[in-house]
Amino acid sequence: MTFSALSLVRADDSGSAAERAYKLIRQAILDLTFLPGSALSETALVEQIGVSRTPIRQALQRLEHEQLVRIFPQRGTTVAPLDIAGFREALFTRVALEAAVAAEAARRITPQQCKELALEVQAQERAVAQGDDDAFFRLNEVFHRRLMAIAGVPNVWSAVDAVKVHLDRFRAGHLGLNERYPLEPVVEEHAALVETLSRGDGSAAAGQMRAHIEKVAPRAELLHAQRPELFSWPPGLIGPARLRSLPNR
Amino acid sequence: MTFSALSLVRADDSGSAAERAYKLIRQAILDLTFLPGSALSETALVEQIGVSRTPIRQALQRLEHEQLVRIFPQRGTTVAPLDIAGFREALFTRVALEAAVAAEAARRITPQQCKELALEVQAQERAVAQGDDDAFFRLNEVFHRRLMAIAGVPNVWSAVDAVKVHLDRFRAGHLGLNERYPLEPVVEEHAALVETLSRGDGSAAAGQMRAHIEKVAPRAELLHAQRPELFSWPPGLIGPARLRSLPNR
DNA sequence: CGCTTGCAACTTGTACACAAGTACTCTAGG
DNA sequence: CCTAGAGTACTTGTGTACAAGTTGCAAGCG
Repeated sequence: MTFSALSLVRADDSGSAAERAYKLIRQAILDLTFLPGSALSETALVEQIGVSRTPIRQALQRLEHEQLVRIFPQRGTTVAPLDIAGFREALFTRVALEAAVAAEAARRITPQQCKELALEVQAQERAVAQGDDDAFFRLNEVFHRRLMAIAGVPNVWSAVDAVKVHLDRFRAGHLGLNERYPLEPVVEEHAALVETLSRGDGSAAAGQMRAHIEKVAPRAELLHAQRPELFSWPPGLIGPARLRSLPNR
Repeated sequence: MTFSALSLVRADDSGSAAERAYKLIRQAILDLTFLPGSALSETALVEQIGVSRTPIRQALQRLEHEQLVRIFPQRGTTVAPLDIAGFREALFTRVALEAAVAAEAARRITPQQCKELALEVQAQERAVAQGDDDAFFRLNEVFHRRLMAIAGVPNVWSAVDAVKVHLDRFRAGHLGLNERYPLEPVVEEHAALVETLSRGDGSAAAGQMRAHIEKVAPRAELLHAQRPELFSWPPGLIGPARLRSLPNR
């Protein structure tokens, strides 16, 4: 084929070829264009993305580092299956970091910053009211990053981001499968958190943040019950063996 | 030159060429063979390590991802200077994660695991008594990883490991500069922590872990006072500019 | 019919040549 | 003497050929 679902995603030619390839492959894995457990051929990606093997390989190695793909030397590369244990550990990590951030933010926050946070929450309300989920997810990320900036540790976000993908994979799996995840309570929790922060109550803020983030916990078992095939290697494949004839399940 | 300080480190030919290059360059940065702020030439590394540019570039990109080097396209690559803000954020991250691990470990630990931890602490005592600092640091790492396994989140270590390097850089800087860092209190704190864990007191264990890890905080200011040149770009270099004539300071 | 063995077709790993872009230097002109 | 400009020597980014290794199949043998 001359073009694929990949090239339809976006003709984004910003940044280096390696960066483009990374974003495209990553997005394709998250939205299940590339199914967990399926084989990724470098030469096929070369044709689909339209760059040579060098940037493709750079992208795959970044993705392996964040455990989205597994590379078996001289054998092949596969999309990592969904993993409940990995989900649990990613959740633990994010909860620990963001709870600590909330506690520190409560100690440092200024009245001016409180007002700004309240405005952000209002923007979230509007996005949810309009049903613009993508906009909300962007605002949600901005909100959590802002708290880290207030706490004086803005780069802690990179640590959260490194594990967040293993939570988002389960959100992506929900899309189009069952009912929409209700976002109104999320915004309410944000509003309550801002109120707690304005009182400077660090331990309460940490507790609220913990509960807020842990609400996604049931996702893992839910998706595992609905789509168990995403959680294991394809039938006939034992561990890393037999990578050759795995087109896309 | 035909061989360099790099090749003297170790003639380790295990793993792929890229893996070797990564470990060698990383070690050279940590032990200040490559000084912060100095330029890293890919072609020079090719000669020093004895592999081609491809694995060298893979290694440099991994190192850039963990913020040990900075790559300026079409300009050059430098060793990242030491950074007090980065140290603070790495410390915040590690404290948050390990305190949460300690709390969870206190809830889950079994008497059998308590005994095993006590044995590990005894091994640490012996290493310190013999003045074998390297052995102690290895045992220290094993100890902290064991706590994560007990807490049921063994892979959280990888998140800690990602930031730990920015704490270790300050330890490396101490070597050979001033008096030895006293390790006896560290072992005592481990022993006290095991005792608290055996009582199942989660919040106390978290507090002890927090204080235990935060003891390294003064390192940053100490080293900054002693070796300020490691914390900034070399004189005449403003930001990324002028990467050409920077042999090794 | 079952097993072994060799080949063929794939995989990723490495080396190298070239492209694109930046910084320093030397020279010519004011 | 100072300044502007072109050239040269470097840098990293990319494409591509080849090397090393694994898998699956099929042919040949017992």
